[in-house]
Amino acid sequence: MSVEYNPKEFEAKWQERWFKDLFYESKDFAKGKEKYYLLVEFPYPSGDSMHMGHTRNYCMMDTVARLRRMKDQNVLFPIGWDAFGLPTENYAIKVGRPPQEITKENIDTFRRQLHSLGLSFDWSREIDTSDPKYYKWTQWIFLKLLEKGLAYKAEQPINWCPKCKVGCANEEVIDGRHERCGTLVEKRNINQWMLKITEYADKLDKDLDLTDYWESVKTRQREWIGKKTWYDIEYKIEGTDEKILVSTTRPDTQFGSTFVVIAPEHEIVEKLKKYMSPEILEEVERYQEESKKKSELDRISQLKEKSGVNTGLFCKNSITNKTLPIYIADFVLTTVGTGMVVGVPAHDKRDFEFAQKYKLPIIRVIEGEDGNREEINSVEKVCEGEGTVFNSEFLDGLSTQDARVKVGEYIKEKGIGDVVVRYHLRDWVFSRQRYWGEPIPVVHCDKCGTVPLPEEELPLELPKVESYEPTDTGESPLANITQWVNTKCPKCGGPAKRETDTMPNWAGSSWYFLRYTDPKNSDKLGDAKKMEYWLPVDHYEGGAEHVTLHLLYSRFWHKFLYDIGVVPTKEPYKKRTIHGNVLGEDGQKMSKSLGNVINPDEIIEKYGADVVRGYMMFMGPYEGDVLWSTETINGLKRFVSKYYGFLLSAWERKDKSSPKVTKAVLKLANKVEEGILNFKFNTTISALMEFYNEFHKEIFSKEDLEKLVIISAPIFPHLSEEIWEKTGHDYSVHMQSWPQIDKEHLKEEEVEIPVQINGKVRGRLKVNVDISEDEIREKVLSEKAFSEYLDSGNIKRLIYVPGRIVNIVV
RNA sequence: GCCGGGAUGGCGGAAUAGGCAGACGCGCGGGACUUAAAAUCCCGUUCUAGAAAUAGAGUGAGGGUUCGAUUCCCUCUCCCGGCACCA
Repeated sequence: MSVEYNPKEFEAKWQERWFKDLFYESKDFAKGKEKYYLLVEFPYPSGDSMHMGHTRNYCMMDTVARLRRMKDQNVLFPIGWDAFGLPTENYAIKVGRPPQEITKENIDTFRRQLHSLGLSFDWSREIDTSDPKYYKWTQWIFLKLLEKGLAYKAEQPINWCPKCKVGCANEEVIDGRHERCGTLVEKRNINQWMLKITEYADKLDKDLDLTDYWESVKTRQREWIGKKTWYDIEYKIEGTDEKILVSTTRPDTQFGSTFVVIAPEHEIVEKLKKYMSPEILEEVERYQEESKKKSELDRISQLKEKSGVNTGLFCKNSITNKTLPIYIADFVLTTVGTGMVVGVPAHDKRDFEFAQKYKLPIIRVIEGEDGNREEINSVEKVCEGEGTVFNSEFLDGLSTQDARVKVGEYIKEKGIGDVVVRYHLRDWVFSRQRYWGEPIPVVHCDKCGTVPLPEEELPLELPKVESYEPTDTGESPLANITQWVNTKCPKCGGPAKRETDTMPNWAGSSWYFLRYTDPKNSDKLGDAKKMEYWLPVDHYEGGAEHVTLHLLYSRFWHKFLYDIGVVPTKEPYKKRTIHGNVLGEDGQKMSKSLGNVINPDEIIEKYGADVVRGYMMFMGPYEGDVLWSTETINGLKRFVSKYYGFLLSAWERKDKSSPKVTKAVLKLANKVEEGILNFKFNTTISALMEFYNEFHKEIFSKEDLEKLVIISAPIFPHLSEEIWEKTGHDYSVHMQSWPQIDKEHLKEEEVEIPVQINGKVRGRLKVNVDISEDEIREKVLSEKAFSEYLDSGNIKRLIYVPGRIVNIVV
């Protein structure tokens, strides 16, 4: 019998029914079930449609959620909208419509699209970061941070477009120019709200040990935090009373130092200017202006030629007593160390390039391999590794590690420096001069200074404005709404002005996983018992682009909330994995300009949700980037149609299964279960195909067929539900339990193993799995097929790997 | 540049506590069905030589460890992502 597979007939029907029944609503405190919190990164509802990337990640994770429910876990699989942000605001400016409206439309589109894939999200917990009921608590967290001294204001450089009179995001600066108007962008210091994430640097580093993140994720977090031991050493500037505090992580190389470099924007440069000759002063100031225009990336890149200015000043290395020239160069950043570094060209590639350009001496003080003390005269020879120190007076003969300790002791003893732990991590710039974000809930009072809004006044809602363009002064559009800005000081009742900066997009996404546990609570960020029950997130699935910043920011907020007793766990996420991206058919990122974008709506319409889901899983490994292929999805369509027809026709001719068939069904269940739980989605689909290829003509029992439908349910939820109903079962297949699998039962008694002679496969033997090495030796030797290869020599060695392979060395 | 990831047939990929390289799918070639096409089904499909049996080569490049390396170690090349105001 052939059965037409027509998903249009039933997919929408089941989606509606599942939604109406709130089928996937997770119950807090479900008795007798283990909880499992599966979190996917919530989407930014931008532009016109969800991406293929969202489609793939959510389809894969939905399969996990469905399987875990069938394995009797109480699964929390929520979704929401990361709704504030720059792209929507820019679009609002362009079309002259309120971002609120645009966002609402985008969310409606995304919701419909997610729905049309049959994803089993718990829609009763949907959240939206731009909803005042949500951002009330984002603002509340900010007030708590302020109260605990973790929010402060500081001068920070921003990208400034002098033509548009607006601060711009890095994203909007292309080749140093503002993408909208093409004007060269400058650095400009403005007073910004900052969050003291550095206070948590050590905890953020150490507590990674409490998690099961993928190792690559942990490494990236650690590298970003960048805990390092620095040695700060005071050098006197010759002919003056000034001192500079240089810093290095390699004090073992001090005797190889030949110059000192200061970052051009360093405040000490202003102090030193009075000692410079007029010609040099002019050059220094020109250089300072130039480097303002460069991006940080350009400054530190080794690809670009080093530049710098000789100040004509000298200092004395207080360890070696040697006189060193002082340069100003922008490959040094104020944010690294003390912003003043010692140049050791023999043992640092960047220092080497700089020394070559300015003809500075190069002195080797660390031996290479086998005591190599050869002169360093090319970049390739620069020796950045560890070794034995020489030509270094009191450090001679020490290992570089020991030498560092010794210098540390020396500078402390002599009172000329200190050993300091520093982090690459910098404090979080929390202000945006933008409209579409959470207003920062403080007022500025002439008498009382900066005053936080009282908690009762939250949420501080974003007022409606006429224009979303920043003001002429570069302040946020909010600054133009005088009736909103002018307010009373909560402390003294006098006139005060509201803060007009808003929060960055990162704010709302730093705690959304907490809100899912209790999304409608209006008295608290979340109920303590509910958070206790659901936290931590068991598995947080997301992209590589969020593994540094977002992950750090949300861990920081979580740790802070833990410290003030709001949340029950030290860490928010137990496990973090990284998915790959969906690229276009041409291997490029999907983008409008390349015309390689595939719209999920169109393919769902054309193939149906189950085919799309199957294809999303089959395209390639979870963690790898995958290429869209219209040809391959046709293959999936072919398979799903065949598979659907097979299940229905097998039901019509059901009878007794052979033991082989029954075993195969259980083996498949086991394979699918392990595949899904270990994110091997592509081979899980292969397993279904292999099963079909081998068994679709067999006779199955009623019980075995029911199992097959149940096994298919997490992967193809619609067609499984349809078949379940068509074969006379009660709603719903998704409420059935996953088959019990006794792994002992799945073992094969006989295996076919390859026989290698000198590493080449020369044949195969069918043997009992428990065969001993002696027995197999006898078997191989008695087999004629192998004798021609064995005649020529004596058997030197026979290796038998039980159940896998025999290798004979002759 | 720094940090993270990656490279396997014509294509997407499979196989790593070191054990048959190329599962599964696409594409392609051949055949069946059809007046014909589409759809469907069957057979073949890493490369080289050979009618075939078979032989040799082969997992980005080079080296090493091992009875045995896609898997482990060293050196290198290229590609993707992140680099703090895109999210």
